[in-house]
Amino acid sequence: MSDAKKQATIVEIARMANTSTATVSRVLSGTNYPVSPRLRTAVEKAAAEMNYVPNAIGQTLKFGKSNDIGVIIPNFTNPFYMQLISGIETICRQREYNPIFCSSNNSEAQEAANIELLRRKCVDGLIISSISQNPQNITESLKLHKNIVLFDQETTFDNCDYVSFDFEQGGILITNYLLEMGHRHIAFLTAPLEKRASRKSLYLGFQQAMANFAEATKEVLVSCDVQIDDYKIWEYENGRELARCFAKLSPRPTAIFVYNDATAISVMSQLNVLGIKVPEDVSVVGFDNILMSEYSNPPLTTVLQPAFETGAMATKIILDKIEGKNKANCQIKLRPELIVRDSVRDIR
Amino acid sequence: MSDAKKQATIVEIARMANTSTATVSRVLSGTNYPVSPRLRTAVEKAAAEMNYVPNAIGQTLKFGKSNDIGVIIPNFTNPFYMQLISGIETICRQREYNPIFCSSNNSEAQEAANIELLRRKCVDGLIISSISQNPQNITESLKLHKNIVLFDQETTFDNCDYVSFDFEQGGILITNYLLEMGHRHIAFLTAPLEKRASRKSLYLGFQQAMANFAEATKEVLVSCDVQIDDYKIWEYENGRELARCFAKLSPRPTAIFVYNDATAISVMSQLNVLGIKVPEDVSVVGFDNILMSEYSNPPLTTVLQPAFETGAMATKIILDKIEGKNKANCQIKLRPELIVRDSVRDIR
DNA sequence: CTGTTAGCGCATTCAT
DNA sequence: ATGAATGCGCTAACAG
Repeated sequence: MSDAKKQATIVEIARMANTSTATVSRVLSGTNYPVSPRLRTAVEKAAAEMNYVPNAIGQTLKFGKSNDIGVIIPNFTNPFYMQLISGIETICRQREYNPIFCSSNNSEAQEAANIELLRRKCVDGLIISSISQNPQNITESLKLHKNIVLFDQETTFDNCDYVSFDFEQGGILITNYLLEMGHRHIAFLTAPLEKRASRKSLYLGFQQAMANFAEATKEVLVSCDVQIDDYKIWEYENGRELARCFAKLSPRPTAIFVYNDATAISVMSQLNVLGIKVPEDVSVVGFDNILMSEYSNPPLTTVLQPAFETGAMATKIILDKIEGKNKANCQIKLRPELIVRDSVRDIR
Repeated sequence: MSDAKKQATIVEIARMANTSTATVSRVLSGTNYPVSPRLRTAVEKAAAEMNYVPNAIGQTLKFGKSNDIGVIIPNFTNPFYMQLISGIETICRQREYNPIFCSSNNSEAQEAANIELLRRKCVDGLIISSISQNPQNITESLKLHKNIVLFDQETTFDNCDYVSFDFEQGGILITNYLLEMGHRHIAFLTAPLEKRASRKSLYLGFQQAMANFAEATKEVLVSCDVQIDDYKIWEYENGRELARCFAKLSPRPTAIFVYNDATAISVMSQLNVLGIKVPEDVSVVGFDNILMSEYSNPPLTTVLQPAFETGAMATKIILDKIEGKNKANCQIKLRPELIVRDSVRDIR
């Protein structure tokens, strides 16, 4: 039980193979430093027998490099972030790095704690989607990290790499689609805007599209936004609450723009419970194109935000920076793409 | 840019505060060892000025304890595991441990690599859902870890703690429900059974319930199982394929038992595409009760497998073991609970 | 080819 | 109350 649990070190291997720790290290760390075949096999045999694996802590201390990448996301339960995590992990493993995932649970304090924790753990780089809009203290502590790539947002501090997404353009794109389909009275359902820059941009895009259309057509448009303040980490619960708020609106808008897919699917479900049919009575669009949105009923019209690719790109950028392959700044802004399914009714 | 990035160590702090590293350590590691107020403030000031955080690598090497918990799950994109991860992270943070999440991507080789990686990183404990049914090599390498808790499965090696779930009973529970509702011809849709012990148990429960019912009523039951072999990590794609296979079945079963919710939702969606209505034409049940299953259309009848709680319990057990609070074996088997929604038609 | 040793950052024992 | 020195596991510089 408790006998084999103590990890063997090069000292034990050296003793067993009747040689020095230096020789053991030379053999086991795979250098091409010359070692006699006799000692080499003796070391390999001893290592295998003792189930030796090199202690990464010792190596990190020696090299000043952990091969760990810190990742901070808002929460684990949103399917969008699952995809993103998956992209990050895939690239990390390919290149023999190890991601350390932390969620900030929509708490600035937790985010700050994570940033510090990852610095203590000597991560070689940090990939982060900040939940806060660059307050001074967060920015300062972020700057203490060696390599940073932001995603989901751009930033206020200079020269910081990011893989972002054109939320505003995405908002315009899908709002224009609703307008094209004849909708003139649209509700925007969202979690608190001030918490995330991306949400604000999305809302801006919505307003922009509405204003542009009104300007061009001289038509009178009506928009309203429903925002819940005590919003939950689990998007599904927010959707229920948002749908209830929506149902009280009078006169009732003909279309709903929900700030993300997970919430939109929940909104549709709750509307169904309330006897409001989608898309017959009201049209719904989401944002993200999570995997599930293809399988909702009705399948959700939305905007594609490439989660896996965002994670993969952010990881490639940070690993290239760490390995000195890329000194240039990488500020990437991915373009939105409209995904038309069946949740919007043409009311022209 | 590159000036402030080098982390300050106690050596720099000591130099700046005109004292020794020993004193710096005494102040900053929060011991109650007596230090003069003068030096104390000098050290604190220097540390703050240099944005000092203790290097966790150094501490780990010193203490022989990393405060890291390794976690290996089959994949990141199944919503069930998201919940589970969330439970693990919540407890870890509360007790000041740090989870390191790895996915084995349904690959035994990757699982083995992860087990070794986490040993190299000196995790204090390992929480794992093995994708393989305890082959010798995996079992042996697992045993090299100090503290192990399995979830999602029991195990073949003795005295190993686990937080499992009574899959067989769950399978019986929901199959009985289908039988009660008058279904006599039921299809079992699944990913490869041999890959996961839990799936096998679930299937066993299904068969058991069918056999028991036939025995008791002398009725003739028909069951068939559809299994796809080149199955994808993304459950949603499997569902599509499984639904297509199901549609070809003749005569067509009146009910479908899908091995998990994510796949079941996708199956329902694809059935809809194929013009087969749920539950009018065919009834569908899932397994897990992922968050989304409440919002599918129709809302999915399923069995509750408490993901967040499983993660939280497994974590509590392993942390108690690490801290020596609990020497006893913990072998916990959670009970299933039927969640009736609207995806099953009563055809009696 | 092989072995001895220093040093990465930290906490702690021992001496003062 | 303070500081010098040691060792955790590892690699590499250096000496042989």
